Amino acid sequence: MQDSNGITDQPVLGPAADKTSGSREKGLNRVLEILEFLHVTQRAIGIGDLAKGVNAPRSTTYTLVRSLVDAGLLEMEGDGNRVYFGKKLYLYGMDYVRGNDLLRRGRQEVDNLSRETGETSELCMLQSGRYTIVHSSPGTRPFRISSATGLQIPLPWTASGRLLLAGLERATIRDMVSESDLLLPDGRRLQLDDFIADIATARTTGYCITSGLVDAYTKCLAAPVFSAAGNVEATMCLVVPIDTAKEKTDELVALLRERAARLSIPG
Amino acid sequence: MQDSNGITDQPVLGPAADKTSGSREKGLNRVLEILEFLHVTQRAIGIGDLAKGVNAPRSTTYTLVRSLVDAGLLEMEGDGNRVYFGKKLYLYGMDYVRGNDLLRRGRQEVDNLSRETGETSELCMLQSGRYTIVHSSPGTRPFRISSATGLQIPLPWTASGRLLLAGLERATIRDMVSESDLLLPDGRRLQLDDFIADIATARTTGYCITSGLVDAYTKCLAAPVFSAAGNVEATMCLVVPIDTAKEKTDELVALLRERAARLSIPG
DNA sequence: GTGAATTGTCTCTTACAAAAGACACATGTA
DNA sequence: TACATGTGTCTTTTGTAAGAGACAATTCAC
Repeated sequence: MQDSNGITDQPVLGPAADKTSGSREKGLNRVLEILEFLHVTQRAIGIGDLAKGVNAPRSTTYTLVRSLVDAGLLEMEGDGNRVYFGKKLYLYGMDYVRGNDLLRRGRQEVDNLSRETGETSELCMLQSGRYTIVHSSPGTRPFRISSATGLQIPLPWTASGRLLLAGLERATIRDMVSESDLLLPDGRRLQLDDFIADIATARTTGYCITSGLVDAYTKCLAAPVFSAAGNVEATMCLVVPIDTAKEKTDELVALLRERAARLSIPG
Repeated sequence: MQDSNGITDQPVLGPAADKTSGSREKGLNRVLEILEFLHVTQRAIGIGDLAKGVNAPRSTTYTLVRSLVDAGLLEMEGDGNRVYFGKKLYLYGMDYVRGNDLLRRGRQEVDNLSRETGETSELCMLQSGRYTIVHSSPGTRPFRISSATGLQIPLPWTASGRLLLAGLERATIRDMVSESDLLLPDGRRLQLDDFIADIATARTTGYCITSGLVDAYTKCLAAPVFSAAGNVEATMCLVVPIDTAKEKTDELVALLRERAARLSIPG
């Protein structure tokens, strides 16, 4: 489309696989990349580094950041040359929560569940085709089971992923899962067909348990939350030590399913 | 000085710039206006109405909204022609909370305070020069005292406003307060000098009480939260019926000041 | 000290995004 | 039946925003 002469001026930086580098980008896209970059770094960052990070021209980055800071979407950190998310994003986020019954009630249920059971509990959803931990409440165990809100993990690595994709077309699922997603952290490679079979199974049983997938020490129990239309809108899950006894696990799954079902009831 | 806030009430900058005239706007600015518009409407809205609301061309609005929906900053509501804030904004908002000790602990303290006292409690901050209720927890009174998170109110109308501006230059304060801000809801007009005097008083007394300013039925008690550098970073406040007895008020103010002071201690 | 690297601001050019407008297809309503 | 009103997707045009680069003012490394 745009390259009539093939070779234009390729900036010689970016040895990393950043395909978004090209010639001219829309300002809005740059901003979206900036926000996403801040989301993954999880801390304030200098504007210069930010420009490098999103592979954008420095001058452009400065003007965009200034706009965003003026608008309150970003804030300058202390000394004044590092930026991070701003209050306005927090306010917009609260607006989202207010307008979203499921999320509001789900957060509550998750907090209750982890308090009652002492285990780490999470509310998970699809976020533009990716598995996302929307809210998590740590358990009371001395070993902190890691799981941060907003963390994104490949769908095949999780019990929730198997529930969230219930009822989707094979082609849709295939498009949502990359090759690297199928490569589990322990080195095994999952077959797409096996994953799809798992999804079908999870759908009929109404819950899903995975052992040692994300890491070798935990087991993940998940139950679906349905929308009024009958789609899987979210999942609630518990993360427990992998050696948890079967009776205990069954008990927790029953509780989990009850709470997830309660969430499914609108109102 | 401050600009780029082309929403409802125009700050009296000058008669020259008529930005409502349909000149070509930067896409990013349009997006910022869209977000702000959604924030004030507080519910999903059709794209056509959105275009009207921010005074942008329809075609432009469609493309921008599509970008934002693809990015997850906005989401299509139910039937698919209304949009509102999306999950990504919620995640970014949580990132902000995580990176902000004061906000995280402040929310907690406010919740505690309203539970203990039964009164509506709020955490307030400056947000790009404007007074903002960052978090609020309703009291147990039958009459619901109105105060929504994210609400923005003119600084001179509030007790918190008098604390938040402590230590600022006269000129700075003047620039942050418009003529219409000085016109109180009950019709009285506050003099800028009186307001500045109030600020100085509040600074020395270490708290502030206003009666019947925002509405005729409530009294607002506020105490400052200091940053490590000694600036007023936020305020905590309680909203109580205007006829609350003096002893009760004094008691609440003491409690409020104690909690605000606790918040001021980093860690 | 000296030189390299980073930061923030500025100017100028042109590639391209915002805007205008036409279109097809729904609705509703006289 | 015509007649308005709203919606979503095109294409075309042109005003301007993204980007390159130069600059001074810093910081850092030695």
